Amino acid sequence: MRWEELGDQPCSMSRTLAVVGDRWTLLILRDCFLGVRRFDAFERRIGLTRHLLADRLKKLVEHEVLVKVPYQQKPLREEYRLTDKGLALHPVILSLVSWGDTWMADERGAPIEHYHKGCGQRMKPVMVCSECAEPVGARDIEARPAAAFGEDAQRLVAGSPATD
Amino acid sequence: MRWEELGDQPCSMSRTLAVVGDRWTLLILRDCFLGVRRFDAFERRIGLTRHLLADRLKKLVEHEVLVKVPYQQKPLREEYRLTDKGLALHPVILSLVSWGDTWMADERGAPIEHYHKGCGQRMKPVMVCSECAEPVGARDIEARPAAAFGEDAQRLVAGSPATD
DNA sequence: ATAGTGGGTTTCATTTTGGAACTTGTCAAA
DNA sequence: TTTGACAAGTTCCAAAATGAAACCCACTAT
Repeated sequence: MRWEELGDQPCSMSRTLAVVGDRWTLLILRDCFLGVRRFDAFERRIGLTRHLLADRLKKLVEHEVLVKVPYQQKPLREEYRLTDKGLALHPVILSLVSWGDTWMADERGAPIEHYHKGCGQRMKPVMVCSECAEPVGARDIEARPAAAFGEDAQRLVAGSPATD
Repeated sequence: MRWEELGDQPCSMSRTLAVVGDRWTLLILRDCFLGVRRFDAFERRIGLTRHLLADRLKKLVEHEVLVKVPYQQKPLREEYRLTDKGLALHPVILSLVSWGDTWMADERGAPIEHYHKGCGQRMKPVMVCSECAEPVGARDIEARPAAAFGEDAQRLVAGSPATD
């Protein structure tokens, strides 16, 4: 399978990665969440080539994760902003950063500290169940194929109990 | 900047992506969480070439996200299992799948349904604050540079208020 | 008239990828 | 006894993606 066919798979993970799974794309989105909006700011902060930056931004706009908004006329200049679809990626960014803070940090600890505006405290993100609000770990979830996908879906979860 | 230098950055996101940000790697991990453990099973399910699969698995083992465990002698055969470090990536996988379920699904909805073993109900993952247990959205978090990183860290969060 | 800024595009060498065939050790069937 | 299958790779090569640098265009400021 070629990487570009990924979006056609009957798998939410594949479809998500078809949008944000390219090299650099998640770093661009991290910067979007930190308030970066302009082409040259992305370039300086991330250090990728203008070539690739232009390509990645175009794809993110095509997928409606970002929108181009004019911030001046004459000459026309546009900046990139997160759409609702893009803002919904926040848990993805947060969980990636949190894993890095825990497992990849050096002796200085996390480079960026996150404070919850609601309670004012320094926080870590925790995943909980939408129904009972208990924290969920890898062993607490059972994956079942959706009936609407027929045979296809059976294959999707084929495997042993999972995380023994 | 070249992609391979990413792991040296003082940024948890960069360091995380240096481990799991390669094409295919997150798909391999998705399958690990579904219970897939063997080389040929990954190959059949994901459809990537043996060449790349071998490379990606090797890197995941080097980063201690997976371990090779023998499941038979004569001839020696080993399977790949998630370590604690690997299991800790569960929120990443879950948030990617959840975003795909919400924003990339077709009329049939999510291909895989997640049930919480604790309460028995079909669930979606929700991110909450570790301190006050309230759900956190993109606008609820303030990023502050850690003092230990000095000047470097100021640059990390440079930008406007973020998600207006 | 010259230089600078913002947001790109073009060109071309270097890497990465995708596809297919080949390898190694072992067992089982014809 | 040769043949085939299985599991887990490795090797080879062509095609595609990436990285570095230069170029372009519409303005503004000096």
